[in-house]
Amino acid sequence: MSKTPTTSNLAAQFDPSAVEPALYQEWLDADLFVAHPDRSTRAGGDREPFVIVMPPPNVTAVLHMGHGLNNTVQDVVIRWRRMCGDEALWVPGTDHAGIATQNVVEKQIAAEGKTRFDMGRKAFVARTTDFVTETGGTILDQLKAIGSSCDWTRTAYTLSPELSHAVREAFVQLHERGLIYRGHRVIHWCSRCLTSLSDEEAEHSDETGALYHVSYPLTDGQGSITIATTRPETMLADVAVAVHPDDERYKHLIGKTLTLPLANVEIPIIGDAEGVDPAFGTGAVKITPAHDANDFEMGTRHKLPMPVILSPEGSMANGADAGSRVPPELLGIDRFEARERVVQMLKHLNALEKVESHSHAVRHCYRCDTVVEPRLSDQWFVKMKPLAEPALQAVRDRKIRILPERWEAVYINWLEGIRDWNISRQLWWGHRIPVWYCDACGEVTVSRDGIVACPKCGGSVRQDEDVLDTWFSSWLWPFSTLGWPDQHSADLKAFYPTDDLVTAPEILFFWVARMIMGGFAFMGDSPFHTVYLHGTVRDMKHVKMSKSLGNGIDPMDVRAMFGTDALRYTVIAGLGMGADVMLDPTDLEKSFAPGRNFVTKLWNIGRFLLTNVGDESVRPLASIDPSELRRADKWILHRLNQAIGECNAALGPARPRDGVWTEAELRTGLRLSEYTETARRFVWNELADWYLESTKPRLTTSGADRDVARTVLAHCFDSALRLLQPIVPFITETLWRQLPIADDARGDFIARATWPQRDDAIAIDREFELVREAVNAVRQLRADYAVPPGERISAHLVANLASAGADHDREVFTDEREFISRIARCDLDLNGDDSESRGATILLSSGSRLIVPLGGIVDIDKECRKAKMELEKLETQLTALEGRLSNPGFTDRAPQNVVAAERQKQVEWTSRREQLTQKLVSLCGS
RNA sequence: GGGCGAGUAGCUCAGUUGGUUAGAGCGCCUGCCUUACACGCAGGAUGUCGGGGGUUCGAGUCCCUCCUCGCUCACCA
Repeated sequence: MSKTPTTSNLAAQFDPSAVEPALYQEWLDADLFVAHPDRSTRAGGDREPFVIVMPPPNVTAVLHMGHGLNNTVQDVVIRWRRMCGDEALWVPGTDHAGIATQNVVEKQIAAEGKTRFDMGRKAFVARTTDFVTETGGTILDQLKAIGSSCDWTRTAYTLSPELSHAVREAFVQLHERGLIYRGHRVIHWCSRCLTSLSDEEAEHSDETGALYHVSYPLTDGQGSITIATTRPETMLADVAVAVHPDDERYKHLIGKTLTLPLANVEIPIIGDAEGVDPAFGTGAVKITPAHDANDFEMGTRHKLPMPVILSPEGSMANGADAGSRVPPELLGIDRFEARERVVQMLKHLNALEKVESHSHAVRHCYRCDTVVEPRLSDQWFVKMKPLAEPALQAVRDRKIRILPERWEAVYINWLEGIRDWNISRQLWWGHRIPVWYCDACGEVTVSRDGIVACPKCGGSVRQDEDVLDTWFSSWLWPFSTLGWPDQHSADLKAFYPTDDLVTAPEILFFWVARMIMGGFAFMGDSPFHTVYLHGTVRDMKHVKMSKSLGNGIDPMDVRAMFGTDALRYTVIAGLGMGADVMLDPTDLEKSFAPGRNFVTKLWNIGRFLLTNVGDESVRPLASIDPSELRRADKWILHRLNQAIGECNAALGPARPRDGVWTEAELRTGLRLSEYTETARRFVWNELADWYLESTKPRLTTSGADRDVARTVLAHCFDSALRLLQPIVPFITETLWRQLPIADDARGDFIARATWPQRDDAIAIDREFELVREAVNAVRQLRADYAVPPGERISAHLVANLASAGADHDREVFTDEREFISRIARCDLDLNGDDSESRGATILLSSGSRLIVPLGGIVDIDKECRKAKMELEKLETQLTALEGRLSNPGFTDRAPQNVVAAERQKQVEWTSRREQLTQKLVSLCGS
């Protein structure tokens, strides 16, 4: 890399599209993002590892703002740690996304007039594989386009041979430990996706439906029992009616039978204290074991039959054990249509007593929103209770923290009530379940490598048709991507456990909690110490952005319009801890103005600064003798120090010290918007607005002082760029290269330069604050008196001379610029006292006053009004203050420093009151 | 229905263990094209801190209650 600085490269406008692709390629060529296991302290190296595994986007996904936000957050964190000297690794990858991907391909072939069943399993999987191979790289390319500093040599895919190996290993291990079992029970069934779902995949949503009251006649003709149901069509699968054994209305009927209408089946009345709430509805419950999870429990308790009356597609059918319960006219009818017809039929039988409006939660498929049906079937389950225990303990013991804090309670609540995980899916796209059944002897074999003959009888075997839940591969992600189950994997040793997990709260249960359980189950350790749950990208009406709603923003559009840095800056600056990011999809100009404006400002600061600093190398800051530093120099260096400290405080600490978060550090760090604001404030409001302005005269006058100013400028800007690099990597890299700093240790890329260090030797210098006050006061006078910009404040600025021991000769300035320049150069003592002349008085916090006689433009009335208003306000505040100070409750009980501060304030306010009173007398004689 | 969280300037949010006259960004108003930047500069306005009660010398901050939103869990048929 050439280090000959030249300002000629700096165009008037920063053109991101011209810079970004080339810069990113340079980073890749230099292996900037590639991590080395041997450098990790865990492998004998000298760098702390810092690892983030990317939540893998679906392999078919196209980048949206949610990805943009998620990956920018991760990139900011990983770039920060990389500069801090960690061996930083960000593992990228994609998820095969079982149902989602299968749905996409099924839609494609549906357009060709076919179904997957027409194609057959083998052809369908091949087709999907092709599709994924073709399009799967899209989102990863887009992540590169927005600057993500992932280690692409480690790109993983949940359905790759390596990760498939990990999945089989995990399944077999859990089976060996007795934590995987095959269960015959009621699960959630999506009749559109034709698969079972886990509890988490069947989402609740409140709906207003109807509660139908149906009367079932006693078989002996001695009356009837009325039951209530929201799904009358399922009554065809009823096998009993349960009542509370102590219910006076019904207890005498227990043991008798009812005749189930329509099906004409005789069913018993049973007593069950657990499953029946006598206060709800009619106090009698129909029992449908095959189509209701609760009824299944009761059915099991009472050893009842479990007829199935719904086909996989969700239409009425006489399934297992159903005999001919479903009347012929209902066979093949869709469940919702059948509901209507059953209601009509019951009406005809006079069995429908009444219909009430009823609001209740209905579960929907999280992929296609179809109402899911509870349905009895055989599925594989993971026993979760034993796995949940260490995952709970880790959070309770503060080995893992969840930010923002409120999600910890949600996490704990879910784990405490965790239920077994249905992991089999009746899909074709995914990891085939590694279980083989013997046709001859029925032996069930679970195997890592697959078998061709029954190990028991040698008979022919066939593999389980089902595939595993997508999340069964995701929960292994933090270690499967690092080489597990190969215990000799260098990556696994060097980089597990990882550090931060950055994602959205939606997948806290699907993914995060299960990864933690998986980490303990397979690695014996937590996969990370911090879970950072960021908000959602929403539009101005707070609606979540989505392609289907048409309120989305394409990050690639934003990039084309304003550049990647503007995109990144905007989302990070707007991201409060756990807060949502609001953007207006109809007005990208407005939405991304913060980022665009900042990038432009930074570019202009750089352009001006580099032009004025010139091409000649600057001396290192350390070579400047402190006595050479001016007020402004000391001030900006101190501000820089403060900024570094505040950025560090907002971001860190990066990891818990001894593997456990202390109470003090548990909720600190990763406040990205605060970090961003601090860096922005420093470079814009302090470096550019004040320091840069104050050095203008110095930079145009050659000599030693010019070199001091150049050095301080270059140093501060260099530091500012480093602080900003994680957020806006492209523009900072571009500008940083131009800085004429002669320092071989600086390196070629800011992306791997060192993070700025605080220098506590830098003393606080308050004098420049007084300068700023004076300047502000002059500005205010201009505004108050509407002095035209072309016109200097006509009269004089009076201040006292500085030179120690000198007489307090008064110097009169006729030029405001000269005045400001002199105080900035420390030529003036601001601690003098002068109170005579008429005019505007500038009162500095040091207590000294600057008198600004304003010649003819003083508006006496205006001065009077202002003074009166201020005095009025001061009086009330002073009264309150004095009340406080004369209150023994306050003076005795409040902390001494608070009381002292109040007394100090009283002195200042009193003197200010005195001053105002005098002013009023002299100005308007009252 | 259970649990949790939030209501502070027009908008999005900070406000650290109660302690000076409650802040920032954006937006708004006024004046400026001052040769780095109008995607800019300078100045300015704006809050009964959701309502009500309580504890305290002192409450945006702690307690109670009510109202309104949001998140999350849930087999009331």
